[in-house]
Amino acid sequence: MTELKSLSEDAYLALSHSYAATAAGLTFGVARVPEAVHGYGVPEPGGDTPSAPEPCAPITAPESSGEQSGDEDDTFEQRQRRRGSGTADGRRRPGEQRSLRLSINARERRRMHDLNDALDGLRAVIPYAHSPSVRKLSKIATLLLAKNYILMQAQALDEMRRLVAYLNQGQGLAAPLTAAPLTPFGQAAVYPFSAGAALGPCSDKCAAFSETPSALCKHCNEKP
DNA sequence: TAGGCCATCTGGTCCT
DNA sequence: AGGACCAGATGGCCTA
Repeated sequence: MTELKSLSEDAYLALSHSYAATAAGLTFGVARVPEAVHGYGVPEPGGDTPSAPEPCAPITAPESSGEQSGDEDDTFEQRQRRRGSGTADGRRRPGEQRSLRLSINARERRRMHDLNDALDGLRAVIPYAHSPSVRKLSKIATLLLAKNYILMQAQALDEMRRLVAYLNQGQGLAAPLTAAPLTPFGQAAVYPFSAGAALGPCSDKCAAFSETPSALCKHCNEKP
């Protein structure tokens, strides 16, 4: 199995730094995601009740997840008593509190599942090795890779626009764009993660990124 | 065994 | 009031 170490954040930052010019004009910050995200709730088979055990779900620790299975009411009540009535549900009867808490937990779980689904969708469109033998990109790696990909695409688009303008200038506006296929871009411009670098010393590991370079790979940044 | 990654719970805050 | 979002805490799983 191809082992893929988690990518160092610095590597991503370093890579994206090389596209700083493009990045300068782009802001992706969204303080609060508006309606587009609200109400997207995908109804789970189990409705509001705690969903079926997830791959990592059955946490049996006494403190953190006892109530997911709904069979440790005493612990839950004890905790509620310990915490006092600082929250909105403080004035509720214990049973009511519990069911409200379970409902909130289920909602939060669903929200996180939807978030993970979105991340999966993002992974699906990011150019990296999707082989089953390659470990799935971590969340942070997915986001950083996606960011770099977007920056590279923006740069390529900009480059293309400039080229088209140049061609139109030289050949007259009548020249059809389809007359000559536009293939002026180097691999680096088309493939965002290659950065034009040759395979590093750990090309086997970097192969996880479709033979991409080393800037993304911890191993490549390791000192010999 | 330590460290990375993840899922879940939880309480707080903001918004509708 | 209820829902969405967020961040901290906790514990499990996996890999080097």
